[in-house]
Amino acid sequence: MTSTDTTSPQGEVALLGRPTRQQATVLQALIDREDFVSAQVLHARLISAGTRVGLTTIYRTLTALVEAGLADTMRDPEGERLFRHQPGPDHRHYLRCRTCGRSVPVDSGLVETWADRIATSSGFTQVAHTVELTGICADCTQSAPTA
Amino acid sequence: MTSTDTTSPQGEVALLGRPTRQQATVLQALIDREDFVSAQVLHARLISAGTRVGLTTIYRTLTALVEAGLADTMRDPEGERLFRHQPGPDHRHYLRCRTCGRSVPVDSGLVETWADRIATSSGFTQVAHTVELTGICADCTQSAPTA
DNA sequence: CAAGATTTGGCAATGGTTTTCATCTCAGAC
DNA sequence: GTCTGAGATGAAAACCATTGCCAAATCTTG
Repeated sequence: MTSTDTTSPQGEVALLGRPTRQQATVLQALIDREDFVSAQVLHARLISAGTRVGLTTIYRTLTALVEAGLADTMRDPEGERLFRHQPGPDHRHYLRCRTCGRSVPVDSGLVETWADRIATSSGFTQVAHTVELTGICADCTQSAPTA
Repeated sequence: MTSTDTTSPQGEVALLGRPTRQQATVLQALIDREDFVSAQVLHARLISAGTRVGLTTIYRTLTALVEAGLADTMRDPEGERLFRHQPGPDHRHYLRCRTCGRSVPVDSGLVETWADRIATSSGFTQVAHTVELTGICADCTQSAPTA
């Protein structure tokens, strides 16, 4: 209350061994975003929102989130890493709009099956896959028909 | 006509408008590699092989090769760009060994179909996809069973 | 052989990500 | 409440792949 509100409501997340305000803030920001963001953008957002947090911590936390399975990661065409909160335990794939940047999760059951089959027929083990889909969403297609 | 021919001994490749020794060297090195390489590694290889060529030229040529459809590109987990010669016109997908780095092309017909279907059902247009498969190849699995 | 245009490649600049390390914070002990 | 040590933070520097810049080298044509 009157003291520094360390804001530790209910289920705190201890990503690096100890739950901290910064980690909770980053996770919350990622959840609110509901879409892929770069560490840089997320940092800028938090700063301009008045939250004092270092870029290093953002990177550390995001990396920990990915390792903990709480976030998905992908790379945009320029090689920048993007992160997105992942509610469930199983990994997802997304279709991302090249114009507005929005992304929607897609059903990837077929891909999973396909990947498994490839693994079997090739003799490879521990096969992991990354699928990145990009396109122009309906809205953006209408806005610029003659792209 | 040996005169009108734009200096093409045996099918020279003119990526930037004019066929040059460096461009041919880079392309040949990429073909010989038969697998994904980074620009840096390709450069190191050529240098240690006695070929004098600048890193800048490697990048320029590789980029041109990709644009010309003669090379595939992907990013390794660290975000570095990798290039691989592509004999055919249609694009391929590869399964890459995380241990030895070798990669093999895989049949991706199902993925193509899947991607198209996603595009249709989502309302997105101009959907492009990138698929990256990694695993441990049979040889490496035997070498280190308890990985 | 000279003029003009294109390519090359060393070097500096860019920019995202990681490392370093001194400082700060919190949980538990006293 | 205070002390204390392990762990977390973050500003700045280090990294490193990639790109931009531009003078020198090379090829084409007249």
